[in-house]
Amino acid sequence: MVTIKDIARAAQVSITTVSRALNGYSDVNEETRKKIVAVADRLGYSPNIAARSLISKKSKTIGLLLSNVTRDSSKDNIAFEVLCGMNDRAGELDYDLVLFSTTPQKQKTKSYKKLCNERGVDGVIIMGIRLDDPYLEEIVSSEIPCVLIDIPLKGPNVGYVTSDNVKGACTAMVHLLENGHRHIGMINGHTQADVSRHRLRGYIDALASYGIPYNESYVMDGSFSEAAAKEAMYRMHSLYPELTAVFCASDLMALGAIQAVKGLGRSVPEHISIVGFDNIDIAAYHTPAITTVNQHKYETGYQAAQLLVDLLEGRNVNRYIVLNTELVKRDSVRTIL
Amino acid sequence: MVTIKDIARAAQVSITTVSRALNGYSDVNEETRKKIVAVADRLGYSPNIAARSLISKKSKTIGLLLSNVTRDSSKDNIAFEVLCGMNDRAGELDYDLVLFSTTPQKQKTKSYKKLCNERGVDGVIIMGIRLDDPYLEEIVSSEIPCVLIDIPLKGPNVGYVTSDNVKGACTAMVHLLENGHRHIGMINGHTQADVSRHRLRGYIDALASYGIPYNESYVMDGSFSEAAAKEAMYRMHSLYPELTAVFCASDLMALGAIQAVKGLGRSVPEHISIVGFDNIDIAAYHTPAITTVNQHKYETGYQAAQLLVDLLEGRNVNRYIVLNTELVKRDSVRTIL
DNA sequence: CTGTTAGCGCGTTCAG
DNA sequence: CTGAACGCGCTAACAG
Repeated sequence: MVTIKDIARAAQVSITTVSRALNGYSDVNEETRKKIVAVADRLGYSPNIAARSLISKKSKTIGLLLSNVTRDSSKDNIAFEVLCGMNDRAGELDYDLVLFSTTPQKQKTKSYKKLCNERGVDGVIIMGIRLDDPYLEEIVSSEIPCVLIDIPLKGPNVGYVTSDNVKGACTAMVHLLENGHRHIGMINGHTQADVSRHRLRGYIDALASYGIPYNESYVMDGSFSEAAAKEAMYRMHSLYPELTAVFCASDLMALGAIQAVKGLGRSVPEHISIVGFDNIDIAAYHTPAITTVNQHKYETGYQAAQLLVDLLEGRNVNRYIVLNTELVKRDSVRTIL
Repeated sequence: MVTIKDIARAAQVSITTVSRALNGYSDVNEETRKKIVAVADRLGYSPNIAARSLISKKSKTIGLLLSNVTRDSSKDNIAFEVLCGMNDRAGELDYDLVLFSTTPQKQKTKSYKKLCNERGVDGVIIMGIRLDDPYLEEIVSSEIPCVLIDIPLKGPNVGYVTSDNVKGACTAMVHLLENGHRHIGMINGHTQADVSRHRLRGYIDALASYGIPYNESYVMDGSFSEAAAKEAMYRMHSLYPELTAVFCASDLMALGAIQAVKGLGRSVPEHISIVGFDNIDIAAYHTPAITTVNQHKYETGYQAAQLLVDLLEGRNVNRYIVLNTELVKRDSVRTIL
């Protein structure tokens, strides 16, 4: 490994001068700078970030706390698209990303805050963590700059990126209502996700705007999983045969629901109309193609990275970003009289 | 930030003693150790990895050099599944992952080797990089331990994880041949990927085993992209109407090929049979469901992480891992007489 | 068993 | 414009 000391020796100057020359300080002779840069290049020097961050307290590194980066989370590649957006923007801004191995159930012996401190990340982006996570509160209220995706917590140094889930859900519901559906069920995600609450609100609001009373038992838990949603759909169909449509709070759950409908010998959308949420890739290729609410996943990650860096570099920006969603009409909804 | 110095002061011992106590050295009194650990806990101490790695030259960090972690790579979530596998295993082994923002075309001013040196990663996993990448050779022949996924290069400290692409392609072809197809085209990925070469070999081998001469013009370039494959299929169909089946070197390209067939007013598998490769999630949900060669993506990542850590920790293991593939029969192939 | 000393690679006063 | 000296947080000899 070649250090500035090596360069200093080779260029016949002091270590300090090398440091200043390489960091673009103005108070160094243009001649010496050129010589130093040349030597550095020749020797293939690259600065040691560990040493640098030891002093500067900055590492140009963003920590990532994600769930859904484990086995069986591939279909739901939302996390991946968001990650792509973060990766792109972070790269442009010259930051690297470190993925914390947020071990699932395994004894999480270390708090998120400790994780960040140890690694010396400048800030952290958090996504997919449940609201009841034991370490969430701690890091959010710490001094570490955080950007939360779909998690509504306040803190001294936090930013927030989300989608307009209420409106999105509402639009999806209005679409069903406009198509004549009056008995509409909902399969929601678990309650420890903020989006579940918002999407439920959209469901309720849309119903209200059509003067339809909200029937709590029409809403079942699908826990954001295909299997759980499938089961919920089975129960829903036998308990409430009057339902002609079901709004699912994720496409993965829509997939499960459709399987249940098929399992019952019925079909979508002939017997039951289904609307999903997220617009995952499978939704478009599925038969029937699933009508869903598109979420800008890549953009979410991109904005989150941007916002975090803004926070890090002390820019005074809006810390609350809400992205649009839009209805994507496809073939899983039919019009009834 | 609380350091060992703080602990030393609070516990009335020297800094060294704190260091030894916390790092589990045997030569420290059980009494003092307990006291120190207690103080450390109370103060919420966590070690500064930057400082530690400055001395130990180890950072418990694995670098990741991936392509396909940018916009428009979501359908092809192979990278994501592999990433999940790496993340899981790395987590279990107590390593963190850092994603290098391997800026796409943008002026890659920094070589991969420099990237690794600066960040002080212990080793690096490389995937999706083209064989003609300018910096690939450099890092592979450096002292930095590397694990290459689907890249066949030798180096002093490299491991290699791949799938049996020849066999996989061969199995796919034999399936077509067994179903009576005799005029079979191939849409291959770009030549700067090792898997393309292997899959082509499988194609040729299978043909040979049935005594069918290899016709070079039956193989077209789809560059691993949906759009390029679509175009290739159009050309293929008009130039060689005798083809009854096409083997695509990726599912994404199979998707493109199918679109072209549809665009021609024909259908799969009635007019043309298609077999893909990879077994991406969409393949199962697509109509017709795509017959393909399954690749163990998660396992690939898992094994790559394991292998790299083995290399890092000096274990003498097999550095060459080849994972099985298997044919997944679905609905995109028909039997002809 | 414990403390003292030195130094990892770098940036930053403060004198020249 | 340049250099000597110091210290970031930590580990590793080397004494005692």
